[in-house]
This record gives sequence, structure tokens and C-alpha cells, in this order.
Amino acid sequence: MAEAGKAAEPAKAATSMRSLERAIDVLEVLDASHHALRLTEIARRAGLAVATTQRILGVLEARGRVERDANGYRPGVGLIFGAHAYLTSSPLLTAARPVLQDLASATGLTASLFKRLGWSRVVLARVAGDSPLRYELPIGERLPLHLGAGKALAAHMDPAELDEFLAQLDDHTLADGTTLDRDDFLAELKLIRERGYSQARGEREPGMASVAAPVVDADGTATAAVQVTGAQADIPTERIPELGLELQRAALAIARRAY
Amino acid sequence: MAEAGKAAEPAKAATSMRSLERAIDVLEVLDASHHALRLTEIARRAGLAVATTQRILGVLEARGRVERDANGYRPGVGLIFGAHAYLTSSPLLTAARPVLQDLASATGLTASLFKRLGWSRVVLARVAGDSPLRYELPIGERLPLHLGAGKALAAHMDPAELDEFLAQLDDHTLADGTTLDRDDFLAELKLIRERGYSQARGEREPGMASVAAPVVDADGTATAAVQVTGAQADIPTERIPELGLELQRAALAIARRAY
DNA sequence: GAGACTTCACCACTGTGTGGAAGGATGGCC
DNA sequence: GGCCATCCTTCCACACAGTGGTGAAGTCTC
Repeated sequence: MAEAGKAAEPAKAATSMRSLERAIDVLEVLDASHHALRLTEIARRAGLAVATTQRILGVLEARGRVERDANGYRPGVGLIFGAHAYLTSSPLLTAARPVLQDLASATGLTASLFKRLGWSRVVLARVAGDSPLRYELPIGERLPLHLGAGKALAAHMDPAELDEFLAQLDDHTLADGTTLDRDDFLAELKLIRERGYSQARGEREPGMASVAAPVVDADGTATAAVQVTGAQADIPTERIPELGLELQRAALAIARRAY
Repeated sequence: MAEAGKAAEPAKAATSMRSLERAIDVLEVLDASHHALRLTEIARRAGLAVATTQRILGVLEARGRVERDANGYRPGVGLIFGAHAYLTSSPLLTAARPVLQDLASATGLTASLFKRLGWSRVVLARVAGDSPLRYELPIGERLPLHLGAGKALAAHMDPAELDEFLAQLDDHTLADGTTLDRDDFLAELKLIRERGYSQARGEREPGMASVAAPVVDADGTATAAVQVTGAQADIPTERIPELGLELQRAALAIARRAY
């Protein structure tokens, strides 16, 4: 059991602390759905007995981690604190913020930092370049690892992990419709590793382009990456090597301050 | 036992699901501290046995809700999802966003929405007046209920609750150093209730002023509030009644759409 | 290199968390 | 208006998950 259906996570370790584990499952079900869910539905998705699910939700609600109305349960305000605490206490982020600022003003593009989590990446910070509008809270958004700047992270997975990753990716397609060819993909990752930065044009969002470099931590693993994005017109091919270099510098600066 | 030391929460209900309850305690300890904590310290603050605490932290770490390095444990990236899910799925927020936008451009001030949680309030959304919104670290910030716009919420607590609130407030002081006088405070709350909006000048932040109105939900309780803030010079006393009216309109608009 | 501090692994006991089933509540349909 | 289908809630007895003491292994300080 325990299969959430998304298959978006690396293997789940068996552990003691069943109830806690299950509570987190419930929370993840809620986080994944974009609208309110009814008790029965949550129980089904989490693979739990209804009574158990209800008990868990009860506690979570009492603690403000979950809210409910006539339509069912939704994530609750209490969750905000955790995020706020993370955003203010993470050394990675405090290190990255000024660097992103510099990157954005130096290049005129939008600079962002994201971090790997499971088989996806999360946007942790973003600084818009000059183009003022960039409405909304991309922070916390979950993006794929195999598209756009995600490749900078995929390129630095160790082989075993990469296999596992590709295995669960098989049925994905790029935004323009083309299917992902395994060999091409591996070749590109190799190139990224050699060059030290990744680039993408219209992969995740049509008309957009991006360049990204991995931030390697003390262990030498790449769990985060810096990125600049802009309209394809603003990132002509000949500008890419220069941007790549600048991103590597930025990544290094972040790593040095954070770890 | 169970006393976290902060006394910042209303009475904790006794419950089944001990382990989950304790896990949340641990998370709250981490959320409250602005730097990494060691295992022993967390155990102490949460009032738990070290072994227990370690088991909990182990699970949380495996699930990305907690991170750790040589200095101890910190909140983890996983927490971001919850917040993102809340910010995108909350009907209150989707209802409020456009209203805040309007408020900000109509008044030229900064408009924000916050919600009550325990004995404090949390900033949920903020739209800066003229300058297009920079990204919002303030989101998730925890502010007092008895200062500035918090009074709009305090004014609508029921008497029993208000008593409890005042009891745990006794040793607080205003930003300018003056102590809170209970009778004055109650009188002000009464005025706020009658007028429908609250105002403050230099209470929480010197030189700043604010006007706020409560958003009442379906049950008639005020759990959220809208607010505009600006320099004292931008909010002269004669402008306040007009602003108050506008805020009440905004609050009503939000309530209608959200509930 | 001794001392003080951590964190970690182990294990026997007991009380917590479990899930099935039965009782209410609600809503849609004929 | 009555019937059926869903969903939510409450209750209970059992099993096993969670507990916390203890001692070993690790790490930093002076």
C-alpha cells in the first residue's frame, strides 16, 4: 500500500512512528490537491482507514495545520509559519538573496533560486529584472527536474539515482509535444556537466529561455541551482556563454556563504 | 508538562494521537527559533524525552520537513509546499487579492490582509501602494494582537476570550515604552466596535500609521482583517474616517466572496 | 588527551493508535 | 414525502507502536 498514486517521491523508507508518517501522508495529499477534499476522499488517496484519517485531521485542524468547511478539508494557516521560518532561517536562502539581487540587476533578467526535493524542484526565491510585472507567488511552486533549468540538477545526480529518475519519467513529454529521448537527454546532461551550466529555450514555457548553474554543497552534491530567465529575444544564443559564466560565479558565491 | 514556555497559545486540548501532537510541538519549537537548535535543546523546549524527540526529528527529516547540519536542526524545505498550497487554495485569500489590489491603488497606501491565529496575527498578503509588489518576506510574519491593526481583531473577541487574552498580556509594553492600561484599552476596543474600524499611529512601528477593519465570516466571528499602512504624514487624521469607510467596504467585499 | 558534551542504538513494558461496525445526518431521486 | 445512497461520527477491544531509561559511540573544548 502507501502508494500515493503520484509516484513523485523517491522510495519511502520503512520506519517506526507510523502515526506521524501517516499524518504527513495526509498533509501531502492536501498539499497536492488544489481544492478542498472530503474526508473519505482523503482517506482513499492516502490509503488509510477513514476513522484513522479523521483522527489525524482532527488533530491537524485543532493545531491550525488544516482548515475545513462544508466542502471538506484544506491546508490551514498554521502551515505558513513553517514556511516563514524556513525562508528566514535557511542559510542557503540568506546567502542567495543578495546574489540573486546582483544577478538580476546585472543581467536585466529574472533571477531565481530553486532546490531539489524528491523528483521535482521548488522555487525558493525570485528577483525580477527590470520588466516590472511578475505577479504572484511563484515561491513554493513545484517544477519538473527534466525541463528547463531542472536539467542543471538532473545533470549532477549520481548514476543510480539518475536511473531511478528516468524510470519514473517515461511517459512525460516536452511542452512542444516532442517525447523525451533517453539518449539525447543523457548526452545533454553530460554536456551540462562539462560546461558547468544548462540552458533551455521554450522547454517548460513557450517563448521563454533560461540558463542555470548548480550550487554544490559541502558534500559535493548539487541540491540547489541558480537560474536566470527571460523572453527568448532577451537571451540570444551568443549571450549564453557569458551568462553561463556569470551563473557559475553566482552559484559559487552562494555555496561559499551558505555552507 | 506540555508547557512550551511561550504561553502564546490558547489552552491546549487533551487528545488522543499523542505522537502526532508531540511532533507538532517539535515543529513549533523549530518554527519559533530563528536559528538551528540541537537535539537536547529541542527536547527541553518541547518538554519531551530526548529519545522521543530524536525519533520524531528523524521522521520529519526523512520527509523534508526538517533539515539538519552540524549546528543542529532547522525547518526544512518541505514546509514550503504546505504554505504554497494554503496560499493558493484558501478562498479567503483568493477573495482578498483583487480587493487589496484595488485598495492599494485607490489609496496609494500599502494594503494587507492578516488573520488571527492564537494570540497573534499573521500577515497573509500584502500589496504595496505604488511600487509594484516586491516579494513578500512579510508574509507569514507573526504580529501582536494588541498593537496597531491587531486591535481590529481584539475588538471582536467574545468577552471570555478577551479576558484570557488580557491575562497573558500583562507584561507587554507599547513600542514607545508606555504600559498598556487595561481600562483605556477596553475603552478603545469598544470605540472600534462601534465605529467599525481601528486606527493606530506609531504603535507598532514609530512613524507609521494604519487603519484596519475586521472581516467577519459566516459565523459572525472576526478571524481576519484588512488594513492599510503608510507613513504618518500620508495618513493625516482628517483622512481617517474616509479610509475607515473604504476599509469596511473592502472587508465586506472579501467576506462576501470568501464565505 | 582527559573531560564534558552531544547523539545514537537497544529493549521490555504499557497505553496509544488502530480499524471494523453500528448509529446519525444529509442530500438526491422518484 | 418517503426511500436509498453517501458521508461523517462515535464506540470499543486488541495488538503493537511508541515510550523513555540506560549505556555505548561519537565530537568538541580546553
